[in-house]
Amino acid sequence: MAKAAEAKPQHDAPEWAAFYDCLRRKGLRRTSQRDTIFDVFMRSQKHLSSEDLYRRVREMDPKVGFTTVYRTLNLLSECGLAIRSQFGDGLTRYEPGFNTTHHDHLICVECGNVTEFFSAQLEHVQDEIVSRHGFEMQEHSLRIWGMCRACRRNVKSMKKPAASLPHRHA
Amino acid sequence: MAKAAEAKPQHDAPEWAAFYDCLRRKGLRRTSQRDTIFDVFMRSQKHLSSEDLYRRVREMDPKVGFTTVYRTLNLLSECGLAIRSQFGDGLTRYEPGFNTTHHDHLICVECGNVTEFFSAQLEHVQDEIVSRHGFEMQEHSLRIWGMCRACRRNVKSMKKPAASLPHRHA
DNA sequence: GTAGGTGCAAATCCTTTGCAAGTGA
DNA sequence: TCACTTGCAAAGGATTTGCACCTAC
Repeated sequence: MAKAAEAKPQHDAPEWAAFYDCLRRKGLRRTSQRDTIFDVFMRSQKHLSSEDLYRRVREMDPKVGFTTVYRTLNLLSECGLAIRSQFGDGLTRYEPGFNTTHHDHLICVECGNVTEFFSAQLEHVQDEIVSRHGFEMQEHSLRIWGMCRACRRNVKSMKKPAASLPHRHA
Repeated sequence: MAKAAEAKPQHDAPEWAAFYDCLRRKGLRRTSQRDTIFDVFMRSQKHLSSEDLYRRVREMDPKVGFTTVYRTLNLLSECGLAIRSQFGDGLTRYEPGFNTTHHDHLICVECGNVTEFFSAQLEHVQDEIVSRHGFEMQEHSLRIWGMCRACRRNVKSMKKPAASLPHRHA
């Protein structure tokens, strides 16, 4: 029903090919909802919650239900086209996972901003740790909470003591 | 009511002093429930969920409610006497935090075992990353999922493909 | 036509809170 | 005494599922 998908001619872009491959491999169908959700997701800023994405999708097509957004995010996660993260606020967040490389996250407890970083040295140290333990690594995640540069300045000038989130889950 | 606390003479051990300090600082009272919960918690294996701890506490004193266990774990977290972790199965896990140093976790996706490790080199790399971004680090957590040595052997000999948890949250 | 997809509503699961009755200082 | 505690029950909040209707193939 929704013409959003048909109205967009960029469906031969590589991420769309990967998406359709994912559907094909799983024997699933192409639908206008899935197209819309994927389109909005790939264009969005990173680290959206399923609710965030749902709201954005509804702007494109108000008939799409939350369940479909939720199930599509699971589907994309399974295909590696979405990457799940949890930053301790109780929400699962997603970022597009096409042609992205592994990275970790700096999370500001003051403003909530998430900064990505990658360190080859860090990866190397991890590899060493893993092999020392006879482990076969499948996935890893380093999260660093603290206060970002901007917030440190603000807090200092406002003479306000640093906020501490009451219930962060490391 | 429960005499468990009175029956145990080791309450002058340093972790108990820290616990009572924590209560005093917060203007809270010493109760038999809190004593029992703290006692069981400090004696337990690491990485218990609140439900796990609740079950163990009930073996000592069946009248203690889940709410009290839950609230006591929050209290201990605030005092640094319990450390929260999440390993991706949706449960918050706790480990005693008295006289412990920071460490990170290797999580086996096959058997669920959690191995702790510490790497000074890793910490050093993190410090560098943080200062490069002008961040003030408050907390950090590295989790590595994979298959432990024992499970790798098992899987190989059973010719069973490696299991992958359906919904891990990195 | 039919297997798969959708979206509403409802269930689940863990976590958190309201409140009346109990208890430590 | 009296504020703090407790534990039941119930609420919250994110996630997941059942099911009747819809739709791509």
